[in-house]
Amino acid sequence: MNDKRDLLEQRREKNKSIADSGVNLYPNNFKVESTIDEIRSIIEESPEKLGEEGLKFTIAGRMMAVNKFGKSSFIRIKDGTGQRMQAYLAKDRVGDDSYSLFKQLDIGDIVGVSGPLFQTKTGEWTIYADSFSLLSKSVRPLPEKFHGLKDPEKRYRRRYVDLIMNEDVRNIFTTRAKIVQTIREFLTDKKFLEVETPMMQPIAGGAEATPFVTHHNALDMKLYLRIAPELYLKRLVVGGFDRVFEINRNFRNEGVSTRHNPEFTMLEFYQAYSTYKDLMDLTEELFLKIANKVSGSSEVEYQDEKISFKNPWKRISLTDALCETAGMDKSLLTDKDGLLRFAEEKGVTITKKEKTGKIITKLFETLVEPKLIQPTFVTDYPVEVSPLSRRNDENPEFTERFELFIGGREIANGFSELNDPDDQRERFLDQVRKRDEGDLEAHMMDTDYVEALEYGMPPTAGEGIGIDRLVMLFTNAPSIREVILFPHMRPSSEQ
RNA sequence: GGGUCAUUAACUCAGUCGGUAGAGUAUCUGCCUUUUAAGCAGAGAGUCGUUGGUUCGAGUCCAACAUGACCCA
Repeated sequence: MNDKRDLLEQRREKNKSIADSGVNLYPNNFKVESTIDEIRSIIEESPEKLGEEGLKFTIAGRMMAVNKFGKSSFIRIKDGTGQRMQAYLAKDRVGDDSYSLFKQLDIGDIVGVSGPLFQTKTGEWTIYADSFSLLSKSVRPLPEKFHGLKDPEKRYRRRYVDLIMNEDVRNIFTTRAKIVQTIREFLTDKKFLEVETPMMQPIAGGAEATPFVTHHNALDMKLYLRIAPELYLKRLVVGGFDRVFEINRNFRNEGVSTRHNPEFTMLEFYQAYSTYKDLMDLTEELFLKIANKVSGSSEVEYQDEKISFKNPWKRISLTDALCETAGMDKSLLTDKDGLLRFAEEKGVTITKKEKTGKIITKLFETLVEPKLIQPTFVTDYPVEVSPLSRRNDENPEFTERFELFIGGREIANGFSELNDPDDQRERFLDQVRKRDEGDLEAHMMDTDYVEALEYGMPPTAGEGIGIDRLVMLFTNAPSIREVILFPHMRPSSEQ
């Protein structure tokens, strides 16, 4: 640790002596005229305009590498486009002052360069600097140029260094932005209205999860960070917005793992006069569009599996999936004791008081889910695990609901919405009973929501898509932490 | 919650049977006007995650704790 201080101190002293010689370490009067990206396109499209007598460019960025040769040097600059460009500084061209300033600078400093382009012996296009300026002096050294920053803990805690050093990390987040943008365009084109609903809610509804609790001082009231926007979005459908969507954060007070971050981004959208089947069609269309935008094809490589988004995808009921994939006998579906025996055989732990619907769902999650690699809609979930879904008219113990699985993970969840206020009230009461029995994840009663339904909600279908998991899929990221810029970490012991 | 592994210089990593801490990069001092992880010569840099224990002696063995990674529930 002494050494760390020494290195920093060394650098600080040097910076001070540069400043003392009259150099502004942090000037803000430099005008950037080109991005490296733009220069690359010109190199590609019209190299005849380049050369020592050709076009001149002014760029700025971070010095990522320096090769000094006494009176001349090569530097590599990385700019905001993420691209790198080499520049050649010769003492007799940039002038003695600039060059002696340059000699005192460090890798990691932000600099500006202007001049024409020439090609080096190996053919690399390089800016032949007419002038060179320091734009921002660094104090801390960057990690080593070849190995970069690898330690996951340091990468997440100092994501900015991670982004400077690791190109693929940068790419994950530009891809993430592209995915979200594609979704926005897709839904907006289909006449969905983007809305924002409360992140702080007096009743944390719309999902089974433990919420974060906070307190509003002036109103002296308990508030929850939302676990889902669902009940608010449906209030908007009642209010006459037939198609709404929201892309925003949800918060769940649960463990952290490669699949869970306490805050995560969710897309939810609602479409009136539609059913869950319409949304399955829409989801297929959306994902295919994203795949084409991101990977330029309908296929994507995820953790050694090739995933194809070509439509249509497999659709199978939950019970059929369980029988087909886990080899369960159909007769067990109505035989609770048989189910319990089957669960025990397969090593799935179930508490005896669980209802059959819940047991079936648990069996499915353990035995079938991880095997659903190609996009698969699993439909018809038991009513006990779907308190906001419309019942199936033919089989009222099951709901008009689907979950989408890709790569062994749940990616989306959608259903025809329950719009019968009396049934909804009963379902809430059932959930409240579970809460009273100690199930902290059971839904809370939301009488205002039931009241909203009493004004009449059109037949509607709604869906939620986990954006982080979606991005993992399209960026081949094994952990959710790789697709969240600042994932939640415990406080480090150093601080 | 349980298990396994990791934590050594700013970064990436070695460190044998327990015997006074190593390399490359980065830094500093020289030399060098076409390098591509530039080169050559030299120098400095460490409370070995933390706290205890065993031992004549601990980076190394033991325990607890902290943080992270992976697997399991």
